[in-house]
Amino acid sequence: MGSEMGRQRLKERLREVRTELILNVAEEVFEERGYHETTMDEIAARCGVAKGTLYQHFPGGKDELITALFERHLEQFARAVAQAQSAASTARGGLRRILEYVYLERSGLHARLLQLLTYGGDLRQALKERLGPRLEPISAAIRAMIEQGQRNGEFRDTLSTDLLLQTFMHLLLFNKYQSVLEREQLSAESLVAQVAQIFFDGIASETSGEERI
Amino acid sequence: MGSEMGRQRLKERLREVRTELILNVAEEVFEERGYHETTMDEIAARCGVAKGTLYQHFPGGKDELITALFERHLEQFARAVAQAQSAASTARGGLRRILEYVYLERSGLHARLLQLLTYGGDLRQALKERLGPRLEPISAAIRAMIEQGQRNGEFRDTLSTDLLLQTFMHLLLFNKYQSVLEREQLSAESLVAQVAQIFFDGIASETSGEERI
Amino acid sequence: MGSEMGRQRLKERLREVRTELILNVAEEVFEERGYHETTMDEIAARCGVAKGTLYQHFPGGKDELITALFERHLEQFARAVAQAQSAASTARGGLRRILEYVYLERSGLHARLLQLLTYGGDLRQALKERLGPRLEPISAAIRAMIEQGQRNGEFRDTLSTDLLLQTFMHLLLFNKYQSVLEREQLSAESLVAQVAQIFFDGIASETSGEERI
Amino acid sequence: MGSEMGRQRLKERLREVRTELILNVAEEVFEERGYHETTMDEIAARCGVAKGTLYQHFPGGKDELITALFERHLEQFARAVAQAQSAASTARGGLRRILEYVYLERSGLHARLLQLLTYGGDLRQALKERLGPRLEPISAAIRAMIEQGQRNGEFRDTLSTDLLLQTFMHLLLFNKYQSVLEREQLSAESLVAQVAQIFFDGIASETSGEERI
DNA sequence: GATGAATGAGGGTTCATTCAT
DNA sequence: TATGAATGAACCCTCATTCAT
Repeated sequence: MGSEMGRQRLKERLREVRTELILNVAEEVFEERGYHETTMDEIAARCGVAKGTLYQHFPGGKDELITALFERHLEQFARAVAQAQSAASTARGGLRRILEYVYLERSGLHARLLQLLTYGGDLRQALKERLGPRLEPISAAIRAMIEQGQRNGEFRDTLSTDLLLQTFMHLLLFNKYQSVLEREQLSAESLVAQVAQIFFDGIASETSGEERI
Repeated sequence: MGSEMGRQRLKERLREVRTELILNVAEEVFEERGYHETTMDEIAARCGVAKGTLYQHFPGGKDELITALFERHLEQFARAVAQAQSAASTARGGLRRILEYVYLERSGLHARLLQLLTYGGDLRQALKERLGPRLEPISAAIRAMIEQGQRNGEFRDTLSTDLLLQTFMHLLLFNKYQSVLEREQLSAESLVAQVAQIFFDGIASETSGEERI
Repeated sequence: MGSEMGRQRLKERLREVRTELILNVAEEVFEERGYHETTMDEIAARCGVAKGTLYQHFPGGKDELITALFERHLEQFARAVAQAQSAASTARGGLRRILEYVYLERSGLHARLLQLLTYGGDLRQALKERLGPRLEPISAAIRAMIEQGQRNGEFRDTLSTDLLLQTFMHLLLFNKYQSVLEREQLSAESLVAQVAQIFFDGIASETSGEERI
Repeated sequence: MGSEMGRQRLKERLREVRTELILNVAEEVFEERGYHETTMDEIAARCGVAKGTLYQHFPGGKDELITALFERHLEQFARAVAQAQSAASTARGGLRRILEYVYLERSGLHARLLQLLTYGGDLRQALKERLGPRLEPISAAIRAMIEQGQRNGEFRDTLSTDLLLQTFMHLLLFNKYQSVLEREQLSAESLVAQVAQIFFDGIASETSGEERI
């Protein structure tokens, strides 16, 4: 019967909504407390569901939860990188778009999560190994953009490409810039502009002269 | 009698050595595993001592251990900053010295620990509160150097001082640059030179043109 | 639906039963071993549950367990005192009813627990502070009965009311009288009668003469 | 040589003094904290000696320490009982002397220790078994005094001798009477007199009438 | 004999995960 | 499928006791 089908669909939809809810709440809590200080109890309580439900939606438990969060972010990030790559005509423009995406669109949670991955904090080794490979294609794409910039004369080719990549990636997770925002009442737009300027042009005033390597 | 005194001194010395050993091993383990994944059992085992011994040397337990490590590093770092400040004639020179100190003298452990503090990972809130104040005078000193550079025209004064401070601090804990070192076989000296160049002069080639804020 | 409700009720009931079981077993063990010699492991084992279960029912752990036991006893005791007070026409009758309640109705466990509180043994200071106030209204009620007895000429008013109160309280926790019961094959009724006589009339035979204060 | 002997004697004497010191301090601490809350560390610290020294004087450790304390008290107590027995012409007089000894000569520590033994608090079973037999001859002596009193008509012979013994023993460890002393500013002499009166003559006023068994 | 650092068994507690309802 | 009570491994820490100096 149609209503049978409908009920089926409704149920499915409900389940998806709940999955999403759990994910969102979990992100919030992980963000607030970090991986270890977050308990499944708290996530469940804040979701308003029983603890067992978390395992119904994420049988792998805590690890699967955080993995799913990482993947959600990495996916979006990958899309943003791909868009930046295809939309921008210069390497500088492309990288800047990525910066803007992270600083303007993504909440601090994003940074906090990437951070866990990049710095490791004290995430389980197993987790790092599982998640690391997901980040690789993305950093490869960014690396390609930087390389291109170096080849076409936009960026100094005396600088190590890997070093540039690392530096750029770090810019993406400056969640502490939040504190700058708060203290200085800098708009997010202004923040990203300044960060971009530091990265692309350095902090030295134009008249300040030549660099010594 | 002298031998009595000597005996006494020997014992004291032995204890200090043991304390140092524990501290070093703990640093190693915290570095490898992070705060939460580190167990007192493992530290004890790697030291070759009983668990109780750790508590004899550090009655406050795990928290006191990591606090002691932080303080050890912060102290050294504070000294390095003070020296850089007094020895350098320009702001740029001073900051560069600090970079050199961290990249050349200090092992990656240093970075990892500062990281825990700066990023927080999921360090206990209590710990952050205890350690944060110790970092403050140091970042105040660095901030002063940056400000001076902005006042005397070395650095652009259109950039937020707080932002510059944050960025600089982050450069100090790029422990991932290690991977760059490994992959590219860059010497540490070359690494710090390039990092300095990026920070001071940006990545754009000289001919690449003007920046847009 | 009803079955749903029924299911719910059943679970709740089951939980209550379990809580009660834990409480009873804990009382048994505390009684046997005293506070410090009692381990959560043993309580759990005797209950046939895992250690974690104890903490589900009594999140405060050992302290909450013993506190709950005390409160359970104090509550019953308070009720008995109130009843004795309202039912008896004389002070002597009231006090005697209290004695009877403790000796006839309450097991030795009761005494043992009150003992812990009164004597302190080596109960944690914190516990004493938490439980002491609960005992106060009860002893105040008993004190009032004694005072009344002194005012209306039932009891000598040359004796310190506080002293009488203390003495009476001690009579209540003579758990060692158990050994008397066993050795002499005294019935509990006879025991309480004799204790009452000693307290009210002393051990001297009637002819034995005058007291010297 | 004489001086050799003298030195020897001196050393022995010193040792005895130290043993005594340890015992006294231990008594103080056990009294303050109870058995389990007392640590060897605290005893050593208060004595101003190293922890190892305690084990030199009392190889059996904590248990031997408390055992020694009990024995010291029991010995004195036994002597007091023997004296009372031989000096008094009546059972009542003898028992009263014992009461006086405990209330006037002995500090509260005495009571506290006896208490541990009588009530058990949560003393290790092993300890109870070791110490119990030491108390037996003493209670046998007191029992004999009571029995004699019953035989010669001083005390009612309708009361269980064992019960009287237990009651009397309990009177001896009313350390809570301390609180009565403090609150009522009763002199110790007055206290013992009142306790004796309660025990021997009961609390009922003379006119109050007959007892019901 | 005195010392006090080292020991390690043992205890209380937490929390991710399971599973019967 | 949702529930939440039960589980138990793992962890941090304490403290009586030992032993090399």
